Amino acid sequence: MLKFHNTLTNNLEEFQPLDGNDVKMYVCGPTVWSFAHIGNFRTFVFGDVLRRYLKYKGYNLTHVFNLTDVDDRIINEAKKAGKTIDEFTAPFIEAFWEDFDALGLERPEIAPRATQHVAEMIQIIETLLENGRAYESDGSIYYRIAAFPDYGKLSKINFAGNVSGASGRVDTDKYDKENANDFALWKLVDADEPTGWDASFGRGRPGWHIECSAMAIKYLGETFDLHAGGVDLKFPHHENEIAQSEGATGKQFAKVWLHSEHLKVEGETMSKTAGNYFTFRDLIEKGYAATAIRYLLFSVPYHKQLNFTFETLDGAEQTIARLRDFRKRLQEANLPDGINTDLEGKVRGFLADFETAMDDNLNTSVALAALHNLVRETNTAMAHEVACTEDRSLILHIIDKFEAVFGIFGEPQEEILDSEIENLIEERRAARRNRNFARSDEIRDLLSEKGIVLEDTKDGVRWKRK
RNA sequence: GGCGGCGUAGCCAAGUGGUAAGGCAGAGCUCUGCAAAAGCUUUAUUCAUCAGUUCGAUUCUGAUCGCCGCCUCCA
Repeated sequence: MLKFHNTLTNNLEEFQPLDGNDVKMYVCGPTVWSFAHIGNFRTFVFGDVLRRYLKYKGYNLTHVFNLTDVDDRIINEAKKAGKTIDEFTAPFIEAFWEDFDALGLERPEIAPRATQHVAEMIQIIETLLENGRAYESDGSIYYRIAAFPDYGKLSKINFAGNVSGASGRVDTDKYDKENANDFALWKLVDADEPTGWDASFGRGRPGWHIECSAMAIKYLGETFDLHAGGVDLKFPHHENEIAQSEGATGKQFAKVWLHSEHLKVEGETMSKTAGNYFTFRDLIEKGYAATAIRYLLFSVPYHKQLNFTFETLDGAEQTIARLRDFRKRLQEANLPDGINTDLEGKVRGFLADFETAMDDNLNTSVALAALHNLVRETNTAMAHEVACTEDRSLILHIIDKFEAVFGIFGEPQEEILDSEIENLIEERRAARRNRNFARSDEIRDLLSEKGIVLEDTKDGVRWKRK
């Protein structure tokens, strides 16, 4: 039975969708002002593993994943570049989806953009103005936290002992607010400012938090099952989403909140000044495989901090290469007909281990251990020549089940060698048969230069690309 | 200043009141003409430090040291 640690209740809870077999889920996406970094992608990979496991469990999923394509930073950067915000964000949106696909992330059912849902945001703000949970000040609209007693229920924040501005991220806006904690729903813009929308309460642009409320309610309804995002969003972003949504609808917003912990790099916070800031693209340029990056990002349970190191990434490269090679060898192996029930039992046990681990708040570390145990047991059985054809079918089927969630093997590639290389392999085979090892080694070196690695096995020569 | 999390082998880490998963690296072996690759085996008397509770603690409690995060727009 699937259980999640719900940030809202701070409990491990059995997951029970609101509506039968349908699961409605919202994951906060990126602000598209730059290329997404590996920390961002840790959260998005978590969202993907969550998504895939819900589908694995047989749920019918509606997954909404937003793109924030308007905020102060985007407006300022666009202005500097002499572009509209759409012109400015377009290449980053394109790059984001490229990275997203490369990491094997499944596209969500709905990926709305903030700028295309301003009308829905305006509606919510109007409702909040009507019911007294919002007010106007100097042309901007603010949320009146004093009118929402539940404020703080997600983050459990204790305002009494807090030092305002202790984070060094004080709101730079100089608007008058009734209360320091009130936040902007709508910001007044100057008449000559190109980025702005007309509303009954004046021309302006939306605050950050309102977009997620508007898009979640539009596509998932006033109450839905799951809401996920990075821990840093817990406060204020998610807290404010709750205030806005519940303040407008009078109904519980998301039932379960999941927060993914941050990625550290070499034990430190990732920052540009520290020189340990990496985008996904940076790592690809360094020659790392997207599947290895994916593997590393979910190898630690989402709710624990993960320390990224290049030593570990090198390890992940090795690991996925080994896994992929394992599947290929298993497919190609010469096995006796029949079934080894001993192996069968072990292998079914590993599948059960996988599900138990994933059911336990998505313990991906333990789930991966089940996969590795399956690989080792199968290899041992093959080495002892006690693995049979029916075992193979079962094991490949189980790997497919793991893969539906992990997404690290990739499609089996049927690569074709060009005739020149094929001829060389054949010539080397002949040379070895004639014990002409000098020529044999020469060809091996030649092929190696061409990126082809040969393996001489009992069942003949295997090759693969470096 | 308020609040929370973490510290497990060279690296990444799981985990539990009853004696330490898994991956990478390392070592040994098998295979091989030799390699490479692959595979197998192996690798922490010990879980930051110091006290305490307990028959028993890495796991609970307290203190200390170190790291990370949130405290108004960062995943």
